[in-house]
Amino acid sequence: MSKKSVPAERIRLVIDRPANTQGDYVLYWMIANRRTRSNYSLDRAIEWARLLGKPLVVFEALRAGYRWASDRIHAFVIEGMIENGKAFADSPVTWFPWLEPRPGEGKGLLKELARNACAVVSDDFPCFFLPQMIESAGRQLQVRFEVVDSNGMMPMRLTDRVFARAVDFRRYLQKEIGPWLEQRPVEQPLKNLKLPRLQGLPDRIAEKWPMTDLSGYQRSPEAFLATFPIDHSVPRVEHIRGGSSAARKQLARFVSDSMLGRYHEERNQPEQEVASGLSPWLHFGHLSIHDVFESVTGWKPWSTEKIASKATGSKEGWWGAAPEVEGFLDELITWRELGYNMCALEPRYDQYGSLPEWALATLDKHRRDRREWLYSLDEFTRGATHDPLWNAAQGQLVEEGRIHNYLRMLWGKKILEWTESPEQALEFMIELNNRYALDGRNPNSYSGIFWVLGRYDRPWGPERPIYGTIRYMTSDNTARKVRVKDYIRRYSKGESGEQGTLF
DNA sequence: ATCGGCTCGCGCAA
DNA sequence: TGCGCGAAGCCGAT
Repeated sequence: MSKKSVPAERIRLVIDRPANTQGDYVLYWMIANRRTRSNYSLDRAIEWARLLGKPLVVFEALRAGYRWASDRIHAFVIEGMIENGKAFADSPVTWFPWLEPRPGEGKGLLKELARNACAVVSDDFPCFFLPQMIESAGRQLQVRFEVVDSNGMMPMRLTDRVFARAVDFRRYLQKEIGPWLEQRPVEQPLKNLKLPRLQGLPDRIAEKWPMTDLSGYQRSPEAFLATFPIDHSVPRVEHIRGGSSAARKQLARFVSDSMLGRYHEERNQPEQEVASGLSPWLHFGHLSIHDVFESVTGWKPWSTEKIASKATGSKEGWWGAAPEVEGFLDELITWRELGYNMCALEPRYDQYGSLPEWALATLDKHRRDRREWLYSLDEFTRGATHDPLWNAAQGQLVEEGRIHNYLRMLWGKKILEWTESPEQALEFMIELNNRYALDGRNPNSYSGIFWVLGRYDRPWGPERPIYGTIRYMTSDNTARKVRVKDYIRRYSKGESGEQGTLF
């Protein structure tokens, strides 16, 4: 093989068999890294196709029956698919887009595709229903089946250790990440790609599962989405478009004096638009972490030689980059990959019981404390609490599919305070976040939600009702610390009776 | 405005 | 074995 191969540490063998040289094609089942550039899974599939001298088929599907399927999620994924289709059209790769019309109709499709395949490659994503889907495919297919980790700068399964604190993970990264910064997936693997072309998919597949024509979406997104049995009450976010080019546009916007240059100082200010906003595209794999890393470290002159040699776990002076860059890299690498570490290695990552012992104990001790306010899931959903700042945060979530990082913490802390039990708080946070957030159903969402309940944190006195020694936050203090007046005004279209009179 | 205390557990120096 | 210190806080004292 001419190109540098995909690191073995990123490849997990689900079905260990030799490739079937009698197959008609190599199959890449694209489920998480939904992009045609800087994608180790695609590189791996191309490696196999080259080695075997076979065509490559990319099967990019979206199911209908999974939990929280909505116009919002469908639109974002479809917009990415349309772009992928254009990229593959100029290549010898056969791209097979498929949107499941009704839950269950896709049953058997992958198996049929795999019957003619030499080998199947897919994406190793550690969260939501994807791990179970891979496991299930592993029981059904009868062909070599590999999943590839293209999530982070570090392979997420390189260690067995689950890290309970960011500082420990940071220290681990400081020791181990060096070599992984020197390699990347192929930036444009389709460029000048030479592979045999497939004349067509087998008839039995084309007849039962015809490729989805996505042009209907381009003519009328709403009408197109209306044909799917998904949650139409969660509308698409029109100003955040799915797909790699929108992602790269946002990345270019962010890596600038006016955003990254102010990131360090103002990232906690909800009214200042200095956060990267990249998480939706990172979540759906429309954007590669390697592209982000290179853009950000290229903002000011920097090279890997500047990295400190001593692994102290400290945030300061690790990368040897500008403070703005250091601050962002700690989010992008330490915190992002910490979440992937948890999901990949802790099967109970979404279960209440996976919280640290001290947090479980203190929350349990206070579970019978009197609650001054209690709201139903419906009241939370509508942003109908007594607290205008909370309602605004919820309003932003429903309207834009995101909450400002800083207010997201307050949002969660108050849900803990205003529900009947910490388990119910967890359930409501997961429900609201996964339903409305474009970057929900992602390891980082679970980090944020579980942080509210003590994960990655430490006890803070004094012991209070409900919270115990879980870190406590109040809306009043938040409003004192950061400017929120315009934020509240901007997102208070909800139903709370108070906000109109307060501001 | 700034400071310490609240409280736990991990890595590392000793 | 002890020490320092940690994603973002809060509160009361100065």
